[in-house]
Amino acid sequence: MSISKKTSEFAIRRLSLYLRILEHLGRDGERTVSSEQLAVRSGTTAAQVRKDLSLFGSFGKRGLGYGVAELALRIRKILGLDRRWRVALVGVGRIGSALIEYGGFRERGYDIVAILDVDPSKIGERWADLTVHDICEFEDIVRKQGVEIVIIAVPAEAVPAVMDRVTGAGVRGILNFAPTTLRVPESVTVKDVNMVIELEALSFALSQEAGEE
Amino acid sequence: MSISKKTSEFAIRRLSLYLRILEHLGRDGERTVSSEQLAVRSGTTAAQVRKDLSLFGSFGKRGLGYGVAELALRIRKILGLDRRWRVALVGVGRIGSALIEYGGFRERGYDIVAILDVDPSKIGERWADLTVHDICEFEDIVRKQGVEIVIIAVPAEAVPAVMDRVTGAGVRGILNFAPTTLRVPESVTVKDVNMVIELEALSFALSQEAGEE
DNA sequence: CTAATATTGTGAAGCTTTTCACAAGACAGC
DNA sequence: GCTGTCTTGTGAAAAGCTTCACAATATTAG
Repeated sequence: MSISKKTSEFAIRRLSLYLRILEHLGRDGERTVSSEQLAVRSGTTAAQVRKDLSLFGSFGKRGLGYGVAELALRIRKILGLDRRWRVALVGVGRIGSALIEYGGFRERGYDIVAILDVDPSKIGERWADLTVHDICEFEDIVRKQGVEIVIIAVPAEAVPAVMDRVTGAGVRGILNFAPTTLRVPESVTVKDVNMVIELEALSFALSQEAGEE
Repeated sequence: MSISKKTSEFAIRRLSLYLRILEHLGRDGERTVSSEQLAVRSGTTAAQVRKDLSLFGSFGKRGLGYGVAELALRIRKILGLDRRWRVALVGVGRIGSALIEYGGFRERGYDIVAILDVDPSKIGERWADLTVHDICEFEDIVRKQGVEIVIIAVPAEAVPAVMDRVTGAGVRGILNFAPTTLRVPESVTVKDVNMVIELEALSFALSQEAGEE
């Protein structure tokens, strides 16, 4: 019955891409856009764009295309961006602190409401308008602040300990920057951001080219 | 004739994951590992692991499993990690500077040999043992330093200008942190690291769960 | 009102990736 | 050696994703 039965992860990722393109077109004053234009800008095909969108309904007008503002609104709703999300960040190292200072989260609907670390020397530090809390306070903070998503930005060796707390506290969504595959209960959704994998896929591709003529 | 005809991007990414697991097992003193163990640790299935590895040859012993050290070596070779790669980083903002200070690149075979920016106020700054160069010197630096991979960590609006230089200089591999789909000639390989897409896929998943019972 | 043009929405075909299932081989114990 | 157990490598089946192709429909021009 659920739409997710028919919906692939691939389609969702493309939707996120289309949304960014639509926002850009909107700022440029465009009123409508065709599947072909979206395809060129997102590096896919017009048929793919139409298929992706049709998974969730008919948003276009035949002969005309899609309304930029309307489609952006629809995609935002599909992706759950018609509300704000409360996020806690664990690990105030190099990546963690770069993420705190990166303003893009708030802009896209994600509010970092708490930051935590294990390292005693970091606890109490201030970053932007937040203070680093001891990971021991995690469950408390999740409950009081209504945290829904946790960003994990700790080194690989710290992952198991952090994960116990995170899944124990009932958080359902994790964005993982640690270079480790997290093992979590089925009720928890994890998305990985892993630049090592991307780099290695890149050097594979470059090596291949070099090897063949 | 080329192996890449049979090889999917998916398999390659998993290979990178297996490699990290093998390195970990190696440090723990394990000598052999079965496809089943690799599967559990990487969140896939034993059949998948075997299929992935068999794309490149027969590395295991029936009844015994795979030699940890040997398999790691083979995968490193497949991924082009049996050599070092020379990398230039463009954009010394929040993400860029976090990447420079992150030691993990060197450790995995990627040497950042130059850093560049457009912003005049940043040029001349020192980061670790490198000095920020003017993007105008890009072609020069690529030639003299033998740069093979470029990491793009500039804001979306700076992307077009930077891309012209990068593709013009004959670089064949790009790791893109900018939240934009790059349009490049066929001869250039791009891998994107995009945390906004991951976050939005996450909030989609969380919204779905909430909506159905 | 009719014709020409543009572009969506979608079933069906085609392609890719994953899973299944089992023969082939490797070792340990007897 | 022979038997039992374990685990790989791999065709074939199943599942999933993308592309094709075209009817449906909206608009504009005459």
